[in-house]
Amino acid sequence: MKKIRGGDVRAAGVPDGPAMGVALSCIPRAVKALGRDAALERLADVAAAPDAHGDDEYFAPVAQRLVADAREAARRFVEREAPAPLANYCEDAEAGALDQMRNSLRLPSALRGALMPDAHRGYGLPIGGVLETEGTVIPYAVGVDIACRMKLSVLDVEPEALDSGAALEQALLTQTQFGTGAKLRKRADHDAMHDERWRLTPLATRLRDKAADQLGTSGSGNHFVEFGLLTLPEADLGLPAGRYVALLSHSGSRGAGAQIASHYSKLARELHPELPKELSYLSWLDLDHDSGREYLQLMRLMGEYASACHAVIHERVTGHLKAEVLAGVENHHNFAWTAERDGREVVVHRKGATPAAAGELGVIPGSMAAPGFVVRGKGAPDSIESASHGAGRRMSRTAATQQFNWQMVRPLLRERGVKVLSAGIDENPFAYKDIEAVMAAQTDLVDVIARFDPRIVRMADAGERPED
DNA sequence: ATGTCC
Repeated sequence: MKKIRGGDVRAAGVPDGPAMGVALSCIPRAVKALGRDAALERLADVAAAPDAHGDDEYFAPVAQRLVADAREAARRFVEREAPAPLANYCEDAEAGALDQMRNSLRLPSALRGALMPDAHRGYGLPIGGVLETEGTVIPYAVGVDIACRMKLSVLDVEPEALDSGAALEQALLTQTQFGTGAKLRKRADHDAMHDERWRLTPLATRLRDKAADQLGTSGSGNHFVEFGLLTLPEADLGLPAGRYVALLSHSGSRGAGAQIASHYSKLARELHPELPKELSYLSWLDLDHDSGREYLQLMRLMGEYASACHAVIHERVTGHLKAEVLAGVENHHNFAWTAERDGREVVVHRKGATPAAAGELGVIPGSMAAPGFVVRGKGAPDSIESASHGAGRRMSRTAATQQFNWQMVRPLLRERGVKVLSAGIDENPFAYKDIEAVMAAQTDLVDVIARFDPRIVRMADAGERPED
């Protein structure tokens, strides 16, 4: 019998490398049991589909080695021949945002991308970026504020209550808390705090206590809780057409989410030292590794937690007013959604983008002095079933702080009938793009079903007084 | 976005 050599093993489909040695060591036993030709045929079957032969009687070690090698190979960045396709809905995208979006489509696991009309530069993926990948999750394509989301409650309060405003103001002033370290005087409770995933990793376990303290609070920057006038031109949301008072909040997963984001984005970057520096913040975690699975589970936990924060805020504010909630809409806009498609594990990352599958409801805010909109998705395939998450910043926070003071902004607030209880000057309406133009750029993506005009706004106090 | 560097 002709002795089996490396060339025979290579011909059976086992590449040079660690698997070759493993195969050669498995061969004598296989040949003894099956004979030379049958053993080589069997090895060829294993090499062709190692995933399916992890328990092969003779060549399981080869299968396992090949699977591990494939994973290790998949973890390394290799420049592709052409980037994955992009659908750009942001005509006037700043160069930096477009560069970031295009760079993300160079990743080996990228399937396609879309850039929303409110796009601007961020870290890794731009704000307003949607990226679909296969088998990987990218922490910086979800963002630092994991599960940042919107919640709108329509209330059984007469619109006239917005005019004097005193009762609504008191509800915001007494029932909401803002800022980096904010916590409620007395801890709230919610089912999300009793989720077993808080024990998934030592980090999550450590963060649970902080999260419990911060449950029901809002952060800083663009987070807000506000009352406004909801105009519903046609019956929808289970409501007759009309004018309603609505409570709208924008908040995320607070300190806990920020630390989870920070931990896993650092880990991803450490796992990918080979990435060119413009792609470093797009480092990914593999879904068949513990790191990727853990991130996804904790990201989803942050989704529940952020939702719980909004729920507590709305319960406290409406409870203080003794108001009933007639209808509600809420949606994530910093999140990753997984789906099985043709046997492949596909991940849609939305970083500052509203999910807009056919029929799906969402809220797209404008600014403190510009309307927001309740929308229903049209499921446009090119947009990866997404829409903008707001108007988008016109200028950086630094630029806005340098260029504006409240004296310059007050006339517009008065004109629009908006009372700002507290906010940073970098959140002033001139720092944002024109929401009407942004909505006009996404008529293929969403239908507008209601308009929300902010009237009483609370954001994190940044020292300067909006009112004189 | 974030007790803004464990």
